[in-house]
Amino acid sequence: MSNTRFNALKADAHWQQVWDDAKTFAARDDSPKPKSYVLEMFPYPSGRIHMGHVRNYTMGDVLARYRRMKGMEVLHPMGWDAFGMPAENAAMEKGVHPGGWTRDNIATMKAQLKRLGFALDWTRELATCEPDYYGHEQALFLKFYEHGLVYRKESAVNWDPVDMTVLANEQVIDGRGWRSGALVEKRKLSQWFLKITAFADDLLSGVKALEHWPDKVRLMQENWIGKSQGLTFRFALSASVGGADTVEVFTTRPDTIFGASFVAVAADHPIAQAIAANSPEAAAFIERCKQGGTTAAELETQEKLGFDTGITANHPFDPAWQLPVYIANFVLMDYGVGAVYGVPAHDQRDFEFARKYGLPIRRVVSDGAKDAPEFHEDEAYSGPGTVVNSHFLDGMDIEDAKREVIRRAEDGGWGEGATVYRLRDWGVSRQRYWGTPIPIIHCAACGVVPVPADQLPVVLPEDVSFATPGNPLDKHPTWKHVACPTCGGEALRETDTLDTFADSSWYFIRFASQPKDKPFDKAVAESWLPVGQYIGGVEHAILHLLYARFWTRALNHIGMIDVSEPFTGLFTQGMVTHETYKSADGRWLAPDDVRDGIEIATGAAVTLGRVEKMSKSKKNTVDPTGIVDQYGADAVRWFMLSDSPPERDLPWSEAGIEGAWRFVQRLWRLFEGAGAGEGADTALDRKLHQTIAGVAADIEALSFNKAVAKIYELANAIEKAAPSASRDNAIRNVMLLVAPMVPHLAEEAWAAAGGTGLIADAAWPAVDAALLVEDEVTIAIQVNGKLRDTLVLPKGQSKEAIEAAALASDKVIRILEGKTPKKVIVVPDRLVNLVA
RNA sequence: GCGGACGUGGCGGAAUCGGUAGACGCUGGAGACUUAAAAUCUUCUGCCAUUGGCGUGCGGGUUCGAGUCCCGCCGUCCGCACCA
Repeated sequence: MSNTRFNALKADAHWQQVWDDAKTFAARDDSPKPKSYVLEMFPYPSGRIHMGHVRNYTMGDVLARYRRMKGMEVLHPMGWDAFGMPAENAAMEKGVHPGGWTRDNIATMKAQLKRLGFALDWTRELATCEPDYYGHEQALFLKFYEHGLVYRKESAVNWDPVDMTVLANEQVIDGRGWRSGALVEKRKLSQWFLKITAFADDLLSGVKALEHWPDKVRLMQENWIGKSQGLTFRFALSASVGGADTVEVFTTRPDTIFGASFVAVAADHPIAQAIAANSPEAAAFIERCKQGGTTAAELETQEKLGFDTGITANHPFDPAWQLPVYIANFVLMDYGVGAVYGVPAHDQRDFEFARKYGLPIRRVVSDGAKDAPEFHEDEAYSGPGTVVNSHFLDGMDIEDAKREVIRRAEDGGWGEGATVYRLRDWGVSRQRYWGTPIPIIHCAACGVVPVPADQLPVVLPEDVSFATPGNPLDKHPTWKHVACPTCGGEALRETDTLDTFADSSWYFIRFASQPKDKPFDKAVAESWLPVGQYIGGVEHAILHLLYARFWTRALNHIGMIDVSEPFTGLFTQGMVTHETYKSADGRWLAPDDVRDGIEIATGAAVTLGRVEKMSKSKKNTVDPTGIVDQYGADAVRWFMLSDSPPERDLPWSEAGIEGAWRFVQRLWRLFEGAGAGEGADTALDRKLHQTIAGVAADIEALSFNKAVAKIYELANAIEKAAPSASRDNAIRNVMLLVAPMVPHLAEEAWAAAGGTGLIADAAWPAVDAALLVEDEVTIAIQVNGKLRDTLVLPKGQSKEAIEAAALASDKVIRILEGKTPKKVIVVPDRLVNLVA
């Protein structure tokens, strides 16, 4: 071979064409090989891919290619999460059609992804905005409806006044819309809900068992589901309010029932509403509660406020004991039953409330030191202890007391043990055009009528106008007018569309099996699922993953698939970050505008800001396509895998990509340097086999940065080694080791070296276990725990021999000054510690 | 406030079981090659210093031995948030 430079642009295009033509990465359903499903979260077609996509898909690609080399049939598909608001925003701002905008973006981004040489099965590409996807989703929605997992209710919803749509609770962050950032209002609308709460307990126990998920994500899911166990019971009221003689409350601390000082209901509780109907003061108070801010800072400082209704509640264990009933601003209607009883000594909010309104504060749990009923501490005590001042509960541990109170409530028929979840049912109705139409028809005579299966898909009309705010489907002249499938009379289509999280809740099943006539084939889908390794951003740790887990369970529940957890392995990768730059007058500057700390346009010095996630607002983005054109796909891929552990942030740098490019060239020179060497080099053989085993383990653990470091070490060792047959063999094996990471270079080298077929189809090199073990070891010699010398000895020496060798060391002799060590610790093949 | 993660050279990081801290890369220095530059190659690069000493956020502890284990702080980041 001659000494040439690796022409990345030429090689990239050539091998991408070869893989495409041969359909190298098309997954075969009928393959006899063990199957493996590797999936990265599919992108929203926003316009162009960004570095985050490149990092995400490179990681999955390395794993997919590695598993193919290990002899597995790998499903590694790609598609488009193509419905959503940005398309409508583009329509409104630029006057383009959401469909055209989306499909153009898909074409652009697909070309960008192809340019990176990902081992994707493009034959299974799907876009959620096409009827051949969302039509099947409509069919699934109707199946859920048939099985009672979908219901409609009039409910107060979170209305985003900017996006003019309803948001799920999960999409409201600190009282603001998750996309628009606008303050969310409450509105009453008829909405479709999916019964995710029916699976709350199952989703919770399931997540605990997902051992290949990050602990962090498991915990986030657990907290989101938020299971609490306690007691619901009814207080008898001194007067009937709105037809009710009792008020129901929920507590997780029934053990503190004798410490109760008051009862409090939420501002929108029916009792509060009934009182407000006759009391302007109460109505004014409720209005005031609603105005309270919901941001973190505001909640932190907000005063506990109450309105004394004048009504009292009877303590269940003492008919003579009357507790005042308040309307309180800190009680939430949508958690538990919207009413509580307050125990000021043992709950901080109740404590603050009691102080403000001069209510009794009575100790009923002893922390071991104090047990008098008088409570003079500065904050509530909510820790463990023994129940005191509580009649029949006295002396019990709080856990026993909880059980005792629940038992007595159930026996007395005035309460029952209860489990309450923070999780709410999933409201899926959106007043939006660019989404999956909800396949329902409303008939004045027949009511709610599902669209018959033979009329699916309900296709979105193309001719819509975005001239005025609101849902274009609602304003379309003809689309919603339809004959009732049951009675044939005039009826109206549902004009709401599904939350786009529905689209991403089952796409991984459709990837596995995509028949024309149904959402998926059960047997084929089951042959691929669950996804063994799912990779994506931590921003989807709660919503998307929870909804997909629910959707899969729902399908399981109705017998459509025998899988309940869709993703057995999950990995959340870090972000790609970049330095930020600000000009002297405070403008953000793009990396291209800056050279050597100087703004190119003005010649003025720039301020170096923090390293942050690439974002348009900070102008610190680097477009992948330009970089790929400059350095080739392999250099970009190699940089994405180098240095930073994949779960942490990766700081993009010019120096970093150049280093990666240099290594790609260095590998090429290394590959060219293979010759007709003769003889064995056992040390190099060992290094090679250790590297093969180490890189394999690292890739399996997704520790790409470690795999990269090991490959550097091996390359260093080969370059230093004298020519030998071992060296030539090592070089050939390096091609295989780097093939998942820099596949174009590997194919080029493989072909030049006369390799058989494609390296993409080659087998991962076998490891000779005998060569993993060194025959010599370096032993550390410590005196009093400090390193003083090292010795190279044959592996497996006896303790006595190692000790003797250590004591013979010149340095040791000098430090010991003739004294005999009091104690000698020998760790075979590792170290000797002489304690003087 | 609650929960969690993290803290190692100028930088990204490695150290898988408590056993040689700083692998590997980046940056930087010196040299070779070149008319010159780039590329490439060689070599050095934790800190202080003269033998030697000090070093994994800080302070303690356990141990022959601690980046790793325990206790107490400090800092950074993330999630949730009046959840009864």
